[in-house]
Amino acid sequence: MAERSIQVCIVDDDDLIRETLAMIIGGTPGFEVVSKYTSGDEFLDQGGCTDEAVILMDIDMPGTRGTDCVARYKSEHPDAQVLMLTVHEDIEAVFESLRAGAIGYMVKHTPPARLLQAIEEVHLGGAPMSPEIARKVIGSFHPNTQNPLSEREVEVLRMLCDGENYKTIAEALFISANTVKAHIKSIYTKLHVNSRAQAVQTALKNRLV
Amino acid sequence: MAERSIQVCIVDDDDLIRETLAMIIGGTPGFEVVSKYTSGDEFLDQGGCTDEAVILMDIDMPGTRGTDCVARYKSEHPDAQVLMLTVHEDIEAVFESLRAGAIGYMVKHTPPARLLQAIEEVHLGGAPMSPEIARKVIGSFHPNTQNPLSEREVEVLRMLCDGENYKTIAEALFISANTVKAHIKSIYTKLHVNSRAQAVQTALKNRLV
DNA sequence: TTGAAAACTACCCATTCGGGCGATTGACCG
DNA sequence: CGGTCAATCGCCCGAATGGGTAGTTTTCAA
Repeated sequence: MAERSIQVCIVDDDDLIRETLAMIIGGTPGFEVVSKYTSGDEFLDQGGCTDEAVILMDIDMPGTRGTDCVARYKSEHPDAQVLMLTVHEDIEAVFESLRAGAIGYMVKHTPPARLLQAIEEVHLGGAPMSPEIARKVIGSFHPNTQNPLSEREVEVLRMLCDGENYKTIAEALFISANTVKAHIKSIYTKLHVNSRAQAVQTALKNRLV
Repeated sequence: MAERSIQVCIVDDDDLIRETLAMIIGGTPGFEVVSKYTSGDEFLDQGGCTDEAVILMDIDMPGTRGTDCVARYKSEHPDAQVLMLTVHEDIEAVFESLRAGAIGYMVKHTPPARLLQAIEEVHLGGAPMSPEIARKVIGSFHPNTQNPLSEREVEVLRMLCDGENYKTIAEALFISANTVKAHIKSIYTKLHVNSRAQAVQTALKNRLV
């Protein structure tokens, strides 16, 4: 029984890159370029592509940025499989893309063979990433080693995140509510915040707990 | 100039798997098994290994679990490179390991060639993951599609996360503080929480904002 | 058209929070 | 030995929060 070719859609404003990619992919058995777009806006306006296709999306494009393009398209096509391509490894752009719904992230200087492998990986349910990028993404899970808080403060902050009040925290740590308050004041100072909500946000985003 | 072999340390309680891995890795040019341990406790007690080595750590072991072992070891050796191995793809164990400081995650039924490649990838600064696992990890960045909140409530929640108070939110959204309060009440009900801190935690952990 | 949900507004009230000021003890460091 | 910092505790007070109750209007789907 014949294997179905993997359908690929390319969105890139750079003519040379787009056509080169199309040629490489289209010329490889088992792959098929079903559509090409020269901008994110064109992609969105003209209906994108089938949900089965793997979408190669450039991140630096004039008009709608690749990241926003993914977010907009994903809201209409939740099953779309988007593989981002970029020239530089701006880590913030990576996270933005992932939050928008991209499933993989490759730098553009990736050898063609590896890129084809990545497309196939997406098609088979993986999430290919260039090594440098993967390392950074995984690093975002790691606990912050430069935690300015003392151990006791981390304990308090942990309970703060769970929505406990002075009294409850005090009882759990066998100290007075006034002391809890003192710890919280100290936490606020160190984190440069002045409310529980901000403290929780900072704690979770910077992996302090 | 001669390439230096990649040093590998193996921690696994299963004799067959451990010795098989050691044989495969040790028998491959460019790789060298520098130490083997039969449990996490043994690994920790006997000082582990050099920081240059790639550590293959089984996740299911009697005594100290692989995950805790990583966390404990990492606190002493922040530069340790740990690649987790597991038989089952328990996603929670994956996240626990990553939070503990692991740099990669492979399922045990991975073909030897791919495993060697993964070890090399760790050594070169990557973060190898089995495709199924990578997909789940990346998926954790994606916005929650089953957000029970209305659009307005999401707007309010977003500002709540930033620590804004009733008045500020009201001014930003051009509504009265009483309405903001009503929205927040509704948010609390839907998220089953009753404080800002809990709401922020729920919002960030479930990617509602 | 009827009903449900969302968005909007208002008021009361007890509790909680955040900021400011001050204080003691013990540990650790130079 | 003096200095710094973490951890502990206390008090005052104005502002913010959470819960309860009670409406109107709009919007959208059945």
